[in-house]
Amino acid sequence: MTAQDQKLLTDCSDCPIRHRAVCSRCEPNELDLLESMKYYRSFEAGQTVVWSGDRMDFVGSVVSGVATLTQTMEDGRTQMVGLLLPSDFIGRPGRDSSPYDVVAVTDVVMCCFRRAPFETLITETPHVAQRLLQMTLDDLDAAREWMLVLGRKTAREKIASLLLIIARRDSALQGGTGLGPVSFDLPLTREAMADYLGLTLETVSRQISALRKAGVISLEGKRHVTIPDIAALMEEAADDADGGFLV
Amino acid sequence: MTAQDQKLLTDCSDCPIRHRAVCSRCEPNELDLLESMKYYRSFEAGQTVVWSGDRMDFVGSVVSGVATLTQTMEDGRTQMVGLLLPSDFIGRPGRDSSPYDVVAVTDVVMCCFRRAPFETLITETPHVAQRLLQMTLDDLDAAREWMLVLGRKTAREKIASLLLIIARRDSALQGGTGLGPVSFDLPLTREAMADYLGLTLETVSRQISALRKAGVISLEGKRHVTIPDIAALMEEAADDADGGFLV
DNA sequence: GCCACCGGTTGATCTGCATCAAGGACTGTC
DNA sequence: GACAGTCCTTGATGCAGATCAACCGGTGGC
Repeated sequence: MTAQDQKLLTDCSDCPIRHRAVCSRCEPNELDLLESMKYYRSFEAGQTVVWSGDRMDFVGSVVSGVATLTQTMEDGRTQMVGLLLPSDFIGRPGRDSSPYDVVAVTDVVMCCFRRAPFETLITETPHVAQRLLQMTLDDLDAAREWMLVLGRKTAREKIASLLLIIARRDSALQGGTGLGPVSFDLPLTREAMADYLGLTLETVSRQISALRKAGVISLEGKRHVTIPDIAALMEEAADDADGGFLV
Repeated sequence: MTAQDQKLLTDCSDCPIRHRAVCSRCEPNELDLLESMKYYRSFEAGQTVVWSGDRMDFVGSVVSGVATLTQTMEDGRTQMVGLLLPSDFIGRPGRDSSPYDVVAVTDVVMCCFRRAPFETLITETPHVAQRLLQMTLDDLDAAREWMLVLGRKTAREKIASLLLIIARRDSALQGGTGLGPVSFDLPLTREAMADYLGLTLETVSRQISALRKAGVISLEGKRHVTIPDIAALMEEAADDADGGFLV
């Protein structure tokens, strides 16, 4: 870890997710309080952050990296139910265990708070509670959007929809223009994409190849994707034009 | 409307959803404020409450009846993304239009607040905001549970899962024991069930017949369902035993 | 009393994706 | 330099659920 990284990890005012996370609405004095409570945790790619059903005595935000929320049935079928990107929040006030597995898919740094103090905090600092409500409503909208994908879209449309989501989140974070070619690394394996989309990994692989052959996307290696024409990809995703370029 | 009904519709202290809705945490003085702001709206079965994209200048709770939240793609494919039962909340503070169609599937009575005053209210009465956060987190969990159903369950498991959800919500409202045979009316048509489950109405019909022939459920007419053995239905739904008999 | 319509059931056939199977590219290890 | 392991691709085949189609029963209009 460089000295620069270390600074980012100690001073809230330099935090890369300062303007998007639960703390984004805080007044300076509230931020001081959070600053004194917070601690950082790091997870390596592949490491499980919390197991479904296990006790969870902290809540927190993803600072960097990507994690997933998954549910698994007794016979092993698994469905991803959330993709946690930087600034996303994990944990629920008022509940002491996670109903989902939380897994780091890349190296992840989280900004954490112990659950009990955080719970008293949200009853007392309205700006945190308000921001948490807003973020939860956004998550709910995203989940409902995803229900349409899972329930009604074809395999090809599902892949296009996932690529769009990642492209949008990515460019929102990088501050891209939203115009011209977009390029990013897929943070997920084919299998993880399959779990997100309710498909098999073979189908994911075939549909990515199909989109490549159709010229809708191009690949360098297996993970780096370039989208020459976002509108064409939206067409493939059967996305309504609304939603635009926002997350 | 009988005099009794009229009373239920004017006095919060007798309201059937008093202990579950957004107002359930309110202190008496907060409740007085809400009482003075609220107004009732009725919708007939089949009537659209709000169209997707339309301006929505109120928020509110379902007092009685059942409504649905649906998304429709340009080519007509539709996916239900929420089932609104009594005490459920509609509308989002900070947004002036609905991203979903809201449709009454039975006659519905709603307890409404104009959006602007409600928004100022939630910044000032923490108990409403806290309850709204809790309800939104519950909705998010329900949506994620549903993602597993949509993404990974078979048609038969989907039907069993839906029947379980309705049975649970129903018995929670009626205060049933959770043991012994359970019996209820389906509020949804076969087509609406198909839209909820990401199936066609023919498949819904076939799977209901199959569950009936297998003795897992019995039907009187097309809508009244009796479940002789809840555990057997849970088996069919491939539900983990957790979740138990709560909503 | 006739007809139209709506919600539902059931049958025949088709098809998109799952499943089963083989092998390639790359990485790290000894 | 051989190897094992991980991630991915591609091909062959099977099947669950979609699609197309016919028909049933109840209900409301006139």
